[in-house]
Amino acid sequence: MTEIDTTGTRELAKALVGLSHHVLHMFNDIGRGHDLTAQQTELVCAVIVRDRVRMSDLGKVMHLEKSNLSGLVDRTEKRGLIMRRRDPEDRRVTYVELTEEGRQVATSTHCEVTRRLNDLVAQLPAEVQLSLTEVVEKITES
Amino acid sequence: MTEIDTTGTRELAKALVGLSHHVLHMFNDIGRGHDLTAQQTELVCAVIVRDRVRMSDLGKVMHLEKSNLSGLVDRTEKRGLIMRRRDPEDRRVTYVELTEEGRQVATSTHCEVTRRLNDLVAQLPAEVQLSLTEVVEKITES
DNA sequence: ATGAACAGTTCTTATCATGAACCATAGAGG
DNA sequence: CCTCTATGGTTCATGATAAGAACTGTTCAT
Repeated sequence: MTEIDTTGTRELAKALVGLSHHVLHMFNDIGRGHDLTAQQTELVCAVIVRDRVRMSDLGKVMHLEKSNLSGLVDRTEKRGLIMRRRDPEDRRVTYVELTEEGRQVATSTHCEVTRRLNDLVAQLPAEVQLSLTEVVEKITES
Repeated sequence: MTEIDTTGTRELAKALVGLSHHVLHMFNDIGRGHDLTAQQTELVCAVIVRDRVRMSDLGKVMHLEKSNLSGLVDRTEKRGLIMRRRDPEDRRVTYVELTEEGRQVATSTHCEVTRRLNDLVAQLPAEVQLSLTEVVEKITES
């Protein structure tokens, strides 16, 4: 690995870490308007784009331990935004669904999230925009 | 905004959020080997690529409130990895520096971080790789 | 039936997040 | 030389998050 390579790698690392903070911090900003924490905000967004989700899948999406997720769902349920529903087919699994209020909040926040991400990538050249999703998915799926 | 646009935006949002989790979770994985939390790991990495840093700059880089950063620096200092040093020119500011042990840990973890990020982007076509840093920086700097 | 695997919960401990109040220092202007 | 204001950090209190271990129920294959 040459000097130039190292430097480039270091800059890429800085950039990617900065971007990641930027993206996840959005949930903070956006949630604040609804008096939600970042995690609660991401939770309702994750649910609304999937309609209803298993706890275990939520854990994977949000990178949370199951014990941790239990607490988050507790707090968000107490806030009246979501509810748990047992799967009658397999009574071990529980689905998370939005309440009516939860749906409203989630619609608003998720809309804001996608709007901001859109604004972010809007600065990029058109052909890069088109391939960006694919590129990012490819990066992540490993 | 058309239907197709909306769908594309939604997928992009999922992808970017997934990538961000992936990137920041790295600090978790890598830190675990050294019995460090994700934040402590990112802290020492942030210091080693900048040699010494003001508290206030660290807060910006890591998206932390100053009170929060104070605690993190406390804990990491207690672990023996960093130390604070007052700026004699302006006695309000304090710089964070690595101890000898901190430098070793930071070198190892930072190397691992860049290696993993490199592996991530290695899957991408060459011309995308070349422009990626620039693209990501442009996305973030707004 | 029995036992292994799975999905969630609960508990404990340390860490992190946030805002408000606070302290010390620096840099004006009068 | 004094205020006044701004700045950089710390401290404190409270709630939220992280991680692991032990536990409850449920399913499924012997």
